[in-house]
Amino acid sequence: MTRVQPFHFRDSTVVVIDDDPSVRKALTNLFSSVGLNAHMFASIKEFLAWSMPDTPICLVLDVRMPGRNGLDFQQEFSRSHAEIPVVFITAHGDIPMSVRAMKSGAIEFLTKPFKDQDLLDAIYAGLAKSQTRREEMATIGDLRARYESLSVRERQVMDMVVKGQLSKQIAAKLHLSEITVKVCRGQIMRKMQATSLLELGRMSEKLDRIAN
Amino acid sequence: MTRVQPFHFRDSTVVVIDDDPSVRKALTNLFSSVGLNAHMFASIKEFLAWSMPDTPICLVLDVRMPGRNGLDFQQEFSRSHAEIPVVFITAHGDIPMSVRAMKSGAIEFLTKPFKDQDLLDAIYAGLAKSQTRREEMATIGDLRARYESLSVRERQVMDMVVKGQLSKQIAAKLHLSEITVKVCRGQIMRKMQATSLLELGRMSEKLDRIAN
DNA sequence: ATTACAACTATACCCGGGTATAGCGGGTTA
DNA sequence: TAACCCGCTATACCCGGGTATAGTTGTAAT
Repeated sequence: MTRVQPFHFRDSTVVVIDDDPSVRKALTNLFSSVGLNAHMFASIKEFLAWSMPDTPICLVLDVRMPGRNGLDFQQEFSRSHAEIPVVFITAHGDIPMSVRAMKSGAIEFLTKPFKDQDLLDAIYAGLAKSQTRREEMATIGDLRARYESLSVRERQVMDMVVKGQLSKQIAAKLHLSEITVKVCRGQIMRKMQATSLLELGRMSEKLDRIAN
Repeated sequence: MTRVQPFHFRDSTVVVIDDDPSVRKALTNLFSSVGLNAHMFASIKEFLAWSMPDTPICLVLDVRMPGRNGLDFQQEFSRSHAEIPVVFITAHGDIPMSVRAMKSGAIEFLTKPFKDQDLLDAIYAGLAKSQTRREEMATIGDLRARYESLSVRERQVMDMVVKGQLSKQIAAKLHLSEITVKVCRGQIMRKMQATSLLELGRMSEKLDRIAN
């Protein structure tokens, strides 16, 4: 197991939400010592009032926090916003808690006291995941934008095309002439910026996979 | 959250590996009461000597076992054999243990004493996953067999075709005439039982996804 | 009412995929 | 040696995707 070095995470952000000031202080020191950009919050409320930067990001959450449960927060948050990798830290955790956290996609679940390096490793993994996710989201965003630039008719035709239907068949089902469908297909290829049917197929798959 | 009913799992197998006879007895009763097919083993060794039936299957493992650690066993086993869903149960577990188990893909990690229904829910989830996996493996197996029925040349060409290359380009790179490539492509479509280029593309993606 | 635009259509044409037929050369088997 | 299979090739042909040009509708904006 090779350890990811912090160098790759220049433009990343670590967010800590913990009500214990001493923890925040200690983590501030730890992160600055390895050159990680970090932001500290004492409560979820504070964090929500903050506008996240447009970088890879990883959350470090205390499970037990004033007002709100860290686990509940993670689940709500990952539904409303883009899923952000979470590393849990806690002094008073139990097994069901950790299992629930891991089930809902947490990167790691550490009990205090933990080794600094364990936390860093988890954060590096989280940031890497966030980065990958951001890249995927960017390409999917492009694709979706292109797909939405299609007219209703074009979308209909595209959906049938990627199912392998021939222009003739599509024309029959939509009560159009074959030539109309062909023109439409050309328009689709242009708008989607696809150079071949295969590429269009892959685009459609990507769009479906996330929409699901 | 709706509970999956055991009816769907007529042709399934639950495997319990636990060195405590009283646990095995209790679980035997539980499973028979809900109509689940179950096999009990006192050790990993015993289990390995057994030939698994060709059905969906879910393992119930005690983490701490004589001789071998349940976690290590899970990781080794999932590498060597097809991944089989695992539900851990333990009396003396800790958080790092549970986190490690969940990270390596366990369905659930329960601490004794647990509610019968919780175990059953986890098992149903595991069996469902196993079933899905079996179906996927079956179709991939077909695909792979077809792919392996291709000649070396045909595989070369197919790999280039699904990358979107034209017959002309393929011919140039392989120092063949265009017509040869076309004939080859036809042969590929027949052997792979693909009716369109799109279908061939999807097949290739499926093959790649598992091979990775 | 005129203009403008969008969707649809027809004709004609080009290009690439795919097949059928047939021929060629090399290696294997009887 | 003869028969045979296999991979490669050539010719000719068919079909479907894709474009260009041009013309038809209907509809919405001025």
